[in-house]
Amino acid sequence: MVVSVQIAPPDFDPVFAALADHTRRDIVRRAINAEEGVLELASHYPMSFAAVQKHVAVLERAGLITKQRIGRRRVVRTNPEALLVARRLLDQYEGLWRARIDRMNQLVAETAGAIDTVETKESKR
Amino acid sequence: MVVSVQIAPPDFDPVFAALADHTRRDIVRRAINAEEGVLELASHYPMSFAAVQKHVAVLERAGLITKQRIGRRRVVRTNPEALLVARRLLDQYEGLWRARIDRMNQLVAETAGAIDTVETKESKR
DNA sequence: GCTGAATACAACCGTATGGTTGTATCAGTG
DNA sequence: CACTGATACAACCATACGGTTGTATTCAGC
Repeated sequence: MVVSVQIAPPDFDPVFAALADHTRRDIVRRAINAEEGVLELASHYPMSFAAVQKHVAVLERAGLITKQRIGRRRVVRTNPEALLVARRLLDQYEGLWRARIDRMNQLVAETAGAIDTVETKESKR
Repeated sequence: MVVSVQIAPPDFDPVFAALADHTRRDIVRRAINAEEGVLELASHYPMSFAAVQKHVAVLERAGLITKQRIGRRRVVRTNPEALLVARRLLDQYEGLWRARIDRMNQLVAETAGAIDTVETKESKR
């Protein structure tokens, strides 16, 4: 019996908020390729270790990265799924945009045959 | 004489920050299709007109929407270019991700033929 | 089982953010 | 010109955010 698998509706707020910081975006970028611990990551940025640690925490809460113990360090990896979540929203907007264009073209095509229908479309307030 | 058109390097911070709010994302979505003034927009949300106005200002500063005078109202339209800016960054990350996968596959392929090269690749600290 | 490297966490500070209310500007319309 | 619909802007408040320093925790390795 398939119970219509409820995918948790992603809350975009923390994802976009996490991406709205240069340092955090750079951490994401780094963590795509490298496998660095938090201390190693911190060495790249002109701020305290604790500050970087906080950034990592923000990214982790947003689901953009995960940490895994390896030896004594916790290696940071980016989670491509979370990136897709954000991208899908933008794609959706793009879809709406295209739909609008299509509708406008459609409208133009119709109007070309019956110009006086314009009055009914444009609500002048 | 083409002067190597310098596209201003987009600062992603305000774009993602603007998208990190449910109300603002909804404004963007609405403004893709509809052509509403700020007052009309505000009517959709459970907050004061001024609050919505601020949200619109944030979106405008981020370049995600534009306002155009039509009659007495200022009609809000989303700027698909800005959405693309954000999307391109995510695409770039996805590219890095794929590149990493490819490199790993490459590595596996090489290793299959010469197992003892593993030592040189894995830096054990 | 100690020691120390790597990480986590708490407290604090200045500034930014999201909301409010109130007042000012500005352009159509009677 | 006066009126009013639509917007802008300023002041204020509570809370969140990005940074700091300092202290606690937790394993890896000897």
